[in-house]
Amino acid sequence: MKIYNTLTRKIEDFIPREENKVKLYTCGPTVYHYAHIGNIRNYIGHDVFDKTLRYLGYDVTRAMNITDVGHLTSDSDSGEDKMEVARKREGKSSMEIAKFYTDAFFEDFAKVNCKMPEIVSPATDNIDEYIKIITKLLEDGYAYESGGNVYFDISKLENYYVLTNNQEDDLVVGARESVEEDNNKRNQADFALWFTTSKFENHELTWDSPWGVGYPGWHIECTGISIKYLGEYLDVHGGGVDNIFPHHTNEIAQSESYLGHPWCHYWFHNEHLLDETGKMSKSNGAILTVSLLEKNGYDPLGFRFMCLNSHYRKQLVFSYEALEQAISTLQKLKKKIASLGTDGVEDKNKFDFYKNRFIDEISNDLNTSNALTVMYDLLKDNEVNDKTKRDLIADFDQVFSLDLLKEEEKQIDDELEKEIAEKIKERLEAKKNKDFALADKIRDNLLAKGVKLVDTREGTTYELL
RNA sequence: GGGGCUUUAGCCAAGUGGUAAGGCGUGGGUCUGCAACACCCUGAUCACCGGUUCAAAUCCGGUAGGCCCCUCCA
Repeated sequence: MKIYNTLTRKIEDFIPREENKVKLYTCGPTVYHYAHIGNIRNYIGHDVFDKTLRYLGYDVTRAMNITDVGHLTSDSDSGEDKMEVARKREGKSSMEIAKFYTDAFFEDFAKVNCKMPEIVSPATDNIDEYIKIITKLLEDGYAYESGGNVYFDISKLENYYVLTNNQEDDLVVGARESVEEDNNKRNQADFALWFTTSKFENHELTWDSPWGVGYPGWHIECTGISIKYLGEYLDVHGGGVDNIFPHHTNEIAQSESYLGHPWCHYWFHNEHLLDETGKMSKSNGAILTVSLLEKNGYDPLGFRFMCLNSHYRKQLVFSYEALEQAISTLQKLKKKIASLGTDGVEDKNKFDFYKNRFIDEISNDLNTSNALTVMYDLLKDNEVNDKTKRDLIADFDQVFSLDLLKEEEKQIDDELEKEIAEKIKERLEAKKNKDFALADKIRDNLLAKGVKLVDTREGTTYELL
């Protein structure tokens, strides 16, 4: 398995610390609003990685956090508190909002066939862990108290900027409009581990701590959850590219200072899904979710297919044209697969040949696009029998997760079925009599009911739309 | 201002030194009462300029465009 490692900016051989065992951590969603399809793309990328590792025989343990505190409260463009806005908007408490959007997230997550990580933990469940870590960081001199808050002191590190080529002097405070300088810090790039005071006055969720009543900083939660559930060594940590700095940079700083040894070997980052205007954003107008797409008649798995057709490290511009194309492609593909016979004996040589090709592509930094091409080549190969094709596609779909072999289970009651059968008979009769107007009328009437007639050489069949 | 990524046919997209995969769409054809389905055929010299090389979409330099990050956004 080869994978791109942000830490070295190279594609490397993937070698887990413990033979055959992989500890994988994914930065989860912030649940103050719906997860848009750009967020979901990131989880599809992680899902493919996770499943590829399992496909290749690794024993994977994966953990993901749910950020329900720490940066729930932040600036919005108008300077108003997002959490407050959400609370006003919906008349709910922070926890209610967190729960609502957590549920909504996993609903969409499941719709694109993403597999649940073994461990999913909300940030608010692990406060003790953060306190333990922060306490030790203070003891060891990596952190300091100032103005009521606890900060990490980046000057204690030899190389804080391991994930980027940034230099401290080059960073611009307030590069983004909403960011203000925090005068409690010793160094510009220091970051908060624990807040008791902040510019966000009305924080609803607080806990007692050695430093006063307050709440954890954003970065500490991933470190805490990761160490608590996956141990002191992590093989892969992933997230969106926007997390590289400062979030993941800070995680490395605090985790390795706390642990006293290197922490995570591979850093996996997904590129963004863009729209015509650039980066998709939760604050940028309407939020396009997977559920919304589905509601408008777009197959969520078509979206997954669209993502797989591209590469996780490349930006992808979302457009309905591209989505429709992907959906159409997927439909054709499924139809072709459904037409494969089930009889016969698996051809071991052919099976191995295509499986190896598939493995070559997918384990080459997750080249899903080429992996899909292997499947197209397989379908076109006349030397391979249907049984073998089916077996291979079932095998590949462990990673693709596009329900390629799942037969459409459209509900149809006996009455409708009988009616359709009669209409088909009537139409056949009309066609025999060259009464094409009647034949077409019957076809149109059924179509209006969502039943599409298809004439084949073997006779007329129907599809439910 | 600093850092990183990116630019391949109408669209999605692979490709990392040796004469441009694949898919969608379009157009043409077979089939068909018609339509749909299915099947067959159909397209680009790789943003631009210069360099290295026997050979470059692939390496180097420059120009232009796009995107991301620089304290809480996947």
